[in-house]
Amino acid sequence: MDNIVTQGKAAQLDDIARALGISKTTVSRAISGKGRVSAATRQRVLDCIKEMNYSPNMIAKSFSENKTYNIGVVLPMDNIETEAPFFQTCLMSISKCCALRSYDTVVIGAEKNDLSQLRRVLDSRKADGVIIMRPLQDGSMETLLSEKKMPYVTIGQSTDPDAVIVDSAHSDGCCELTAYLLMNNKPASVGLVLGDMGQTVNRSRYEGFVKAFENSGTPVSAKNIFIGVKSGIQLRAAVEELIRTGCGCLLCGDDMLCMDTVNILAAMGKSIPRDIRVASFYNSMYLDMYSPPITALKFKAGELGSTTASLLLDLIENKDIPRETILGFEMLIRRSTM
Amino acid sequence: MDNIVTQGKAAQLDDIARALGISKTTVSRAISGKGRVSAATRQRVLDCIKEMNYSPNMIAKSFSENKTYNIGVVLPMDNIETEAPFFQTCLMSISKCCALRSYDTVVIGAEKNDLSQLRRVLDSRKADGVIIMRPLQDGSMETLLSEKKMPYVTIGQSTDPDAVIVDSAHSDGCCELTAYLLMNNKPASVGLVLGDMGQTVNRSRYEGFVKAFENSGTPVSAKNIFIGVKSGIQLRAAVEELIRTGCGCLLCGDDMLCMDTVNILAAMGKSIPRDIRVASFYNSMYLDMYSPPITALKFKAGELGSTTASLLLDLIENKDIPRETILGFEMLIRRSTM
DNA sequence: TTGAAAGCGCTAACAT
DNA sequence: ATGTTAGCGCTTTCAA
Repeated sequence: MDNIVTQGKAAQLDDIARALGISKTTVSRAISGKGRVSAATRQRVLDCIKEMNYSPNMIAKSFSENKTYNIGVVLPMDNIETEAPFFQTCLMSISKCCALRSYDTVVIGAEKNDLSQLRRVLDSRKADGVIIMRPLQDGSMETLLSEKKMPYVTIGQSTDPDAVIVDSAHSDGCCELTAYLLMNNKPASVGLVLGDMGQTVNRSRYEGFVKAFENSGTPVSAKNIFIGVKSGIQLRAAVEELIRTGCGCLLCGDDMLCMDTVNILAAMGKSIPRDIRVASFYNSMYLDMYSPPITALKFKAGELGSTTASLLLDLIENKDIPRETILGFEMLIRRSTM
Repeated sequence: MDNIVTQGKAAQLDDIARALGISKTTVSRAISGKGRVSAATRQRVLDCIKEMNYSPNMIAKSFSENKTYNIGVVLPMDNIETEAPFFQTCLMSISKCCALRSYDTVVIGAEKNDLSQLRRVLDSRKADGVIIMRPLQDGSMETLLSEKKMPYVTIGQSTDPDAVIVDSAHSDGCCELTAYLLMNNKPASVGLVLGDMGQTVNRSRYEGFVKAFENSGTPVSAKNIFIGVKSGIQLRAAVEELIRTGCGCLLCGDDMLCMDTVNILAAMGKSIPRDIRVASFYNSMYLDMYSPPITALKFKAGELGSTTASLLLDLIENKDIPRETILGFEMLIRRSTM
């Protein structure tokens, strides 16, 4: 079957049709399974495709169907360091999931409020749908996407009430982790340090923390909670104040804060877990590698990615999908709280 | 200019032509700058495009030119944790650089030896060129790309002697860092721990280490060098042996080994830098956050990405490019070696 | 300097 | 069940 036609350049639909003495249409139908084709013809086509090593020209297909078979993924470019492993794992499972359904994944970088890459992709119509890995707080990405009628799914909460979202159970997770800490410590000694409260994750975590106290029937004391804390001087002040007022167990809002906290405690001559216990939320492996390893809540980056991707593809293909999907978490209890 | 034609759906070449009473061809030429068009016409077209908010349908353009305006980036999916920040920074600057030249960046995941995603992209012809972020040792990616005549550039050394590569000066960097260590320590007390010698980076670093000794006129002792070391028991044995034979300054092959080493030293009751000095190669910010911060060699992920991307685009556009580009490094001297 | 028309490789409506 | 044909929106000969 390696005839003169197929030599040199890639076979195309026409070549298959000619080799089999049938029409392009039939071949197309046999491949897509859309129209009716006799089983025999279908098999002949499939065999021929294999022999001639045919693979469709996706650009032509795209053009004809007015579909790109690409999805865009908006990747935040700030805060890269701590969150990179999370985002990358997520990205990889998105691309894997898309590949399985014959879609490709194009990267859309987003620095701060710079949406130019997103605009470019929308203007050039090079994606059939978009995943927002961390929506901006002003909802500007969603607005842009809605205007262009581009299907999208966000990872994490969105300001757009109609957005399809996939998120981790931040509040429940934090509640459960806090409950564990309350069981093993004097409730009045359990403290919390959180970053920017503009971010929904932090508000959810706060909520979970408070709820765990409520559930346990002990009052939560304002003096044990520091919110809006940035790493550095602010954090040091917070940690010192907490220690001064008898904090014996500290929950940190993210692994960045946690690493700094650990250093601050070391500088103060405090030993973990002997003098103070520490727990955190998990983005990376670095909490594992500390000595002692740090108790943490781990969210499932891979699952988050594949779930989001398949929802978006379903949305693109007009299937019915849930507006909100909440995924679970794992609690990793380690020596820092024992 | 917001006439009946442009309402609802995106303007296309035809609309511009009709609005201006000229032909599609002329409009196309005015945009691309390829044929000759009078300056006046050209300006009219450009103005009209702005007013009508026209942006070309890239799929149609692709189809017609038989070009995708995509480049593929092969992203390793193993060893993700430590290298993620590096790869992600690199990926972001690739995508930024490509966007500036109207190309998009598609992700090609590569787990271990699984090249299926790469094959998919090649078969469907959805990229005009490929960047390999870390070539496999068997050169299989390069083979595949060469067979399909797909232009590519590798980050790091390739087994293919014809490959266009961009790399960091690992050997020189290691040599310089070692030289610094030799100046501030008894040469006989400077040790090295390296990972898998199958990886070219590690061979280059080894080379640089030895060269620094040669340059300083002191012999390098085999007992101070441990190669092919995996984290865990092997590393512990190596570190213990080094300490036993009087090592006072230890250079670690990557930040993973370094973090483990730091923990092992802590468990042995050794204090850094009082009892032993430690330096490493840099992939992440975690070495900065240690107390004490660790002296390290930092490679320029962003620059590596943008350089590679613009080389690949030049290659695609048939410009002449150097076969090998070596980028520099930064030495970050911190308290761990003071 | 400009225009008319062919063609890129598929899909799908319509005809048989 | 299969074939014919028109189009998708650009670029690019070729002609004027």
